[in-house]
Amino acid sequence: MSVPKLIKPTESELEILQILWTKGLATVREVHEELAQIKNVGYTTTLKLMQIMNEKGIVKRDDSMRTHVYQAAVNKEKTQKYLLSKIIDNLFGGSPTQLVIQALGDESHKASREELDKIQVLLDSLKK
Amino acid sequence: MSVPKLIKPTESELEILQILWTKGLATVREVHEELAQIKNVGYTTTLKLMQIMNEKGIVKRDDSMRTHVYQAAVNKEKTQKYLLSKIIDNLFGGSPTQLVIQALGDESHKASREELDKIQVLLDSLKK
DNA sequence: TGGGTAATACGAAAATAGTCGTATTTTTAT
DNA sequence: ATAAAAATACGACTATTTTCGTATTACCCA
Repeated sequence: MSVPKLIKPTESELEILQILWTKGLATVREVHEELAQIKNVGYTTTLKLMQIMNEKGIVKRDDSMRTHVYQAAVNKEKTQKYLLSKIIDNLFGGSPTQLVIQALGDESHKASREELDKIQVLLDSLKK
Repeated sequence: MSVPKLIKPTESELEILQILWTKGLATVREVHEELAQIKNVGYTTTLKLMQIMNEKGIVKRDDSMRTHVYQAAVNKEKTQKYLLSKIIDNLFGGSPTQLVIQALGDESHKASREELDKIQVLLDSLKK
């Protein structure tokens, strides 16, 4: 049985995926307008990227209309898990704990009280 | 005042950094032998990579001897923090909590009881 | 002391990523 | 009906990363 192929999106592709994961369905124009808020890039660049992502199977598109409608073809959580797993190996020598500690200590991304509580709940369940 | 330049090591560079962070000091040969255990790559490739890293300032080397001795020139924790911060933005929409949850739930990198306790301690201190 | 081994330097090819211009087609609004 | 606007296709250029072959130099030892 063949393993469902694991795709490693590039950074630019990840930016687009984030937008698609949030929007669900979106046109190139819509994605590009979101993207333009965080980076300076031409429309055709976004278009090309999304076409390539379509070829790779990272996104799907409905091209029955003049204006194509895209959506993510890879699962958000699965992709996060996969990439995170690579990072744990690559950057933290296989220790997720080290990663968690660094992440919680990140000054520029402070976790709220509510979020800390969420983590606590998870932690409690893992302890059992 | 100039910002201490932030370096973004590539994946291959990260693999080498991991080895150097562990070993402290190492020759190209030593690094390469470690590397060869996880990937199939020629000696001169490793050499070249380390030379480039030296130019970039990612590693330092002592070339007073015939066989040069390398060491990491970037701090491990700082590098982890920096890259993690990028990933939080890039992959988790800025939410470290989501990252932590995914990391703790990672089946292939289970945290031990001891590690969970460590996280608990950190969590407690953050709650205050 | 001469030849094999081991090291570095260097250049360049190959692979991957990102960027955008231009052509073509379709839609739309006057 | 026609011109402007909007969309896709596509190729090509640039940049970066990875890879390795070859040349040169130093070391060792039989």
